[in-house]
Amino acid sequence: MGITKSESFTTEQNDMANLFKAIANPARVAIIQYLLKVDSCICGDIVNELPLAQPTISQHLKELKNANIIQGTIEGKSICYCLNKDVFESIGRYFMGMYIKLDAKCC
Amino acid sequence: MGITKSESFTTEQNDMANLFKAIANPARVAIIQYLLKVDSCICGDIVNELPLAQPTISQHLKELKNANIIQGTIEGKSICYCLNKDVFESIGRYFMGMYIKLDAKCC
DNA sequence: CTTATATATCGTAATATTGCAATCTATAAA
DNA sequence: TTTATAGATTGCAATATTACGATATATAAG
Repeated sequence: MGITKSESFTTEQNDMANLFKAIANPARVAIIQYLLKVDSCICGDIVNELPLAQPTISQHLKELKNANIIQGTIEGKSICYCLNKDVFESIGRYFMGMYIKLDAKCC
Repeated sequence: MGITKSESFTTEQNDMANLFKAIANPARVAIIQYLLKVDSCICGDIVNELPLAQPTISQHLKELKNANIIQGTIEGKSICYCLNKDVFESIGRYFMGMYIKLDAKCC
């Protein structure tokens, strides 16, 4: 993104931003939706499903894994990927908490 | 972000990605947190609160407004900003829905 | 050991994001 | 009308993201 002044913000604020950054891409949204549908699959399945090359998918999976959104388990010569249930609960609660805290009326 | 192949994905997938993109920045997370704390404020308050210049804050507010995350109301010569309660409920429900749909066990 | 299969990594070109100085616009006050 | 105040817009430099070909790594099969 260019010169983001990360050092000017708290660790929590940067962590939140990085977590959302992992979801803020249509290819990664598509991967998440696909994993939600099939429960688990190998990298090659996603390469066949999405219109992106294998190295691109692999890179997206890496970013999702770094953000702890998915996890991968080695199974023979392929890797089985699936969504990490806990993260979705955390994010969901975070937003529902904000919703509850907010007043209905505004300026 | 570079050559994102937006046209290869559905409108829904692109919309989701764009919504998260609006939150995927520490300055915008900080603005949201500040608005959550003070309920509503004018642009100048945020400029005083965060270590960023006025044009930068103004641009971030614009992006949050485009994503429908905040709304601004003209009040005399200043503009009163506040969070849009509905969006947070939508996002919250989206993630809680995924959480509920997911199996506890994984690969 | 050799070959095939599955995925990760490297290097790089194209493009998007971020931040800010300078400037413009609009409203309020004098 | 002039001046001050609050924000938005413009233009640009610095940096981050995205995609992919080429290549590397690792495991399974033969």
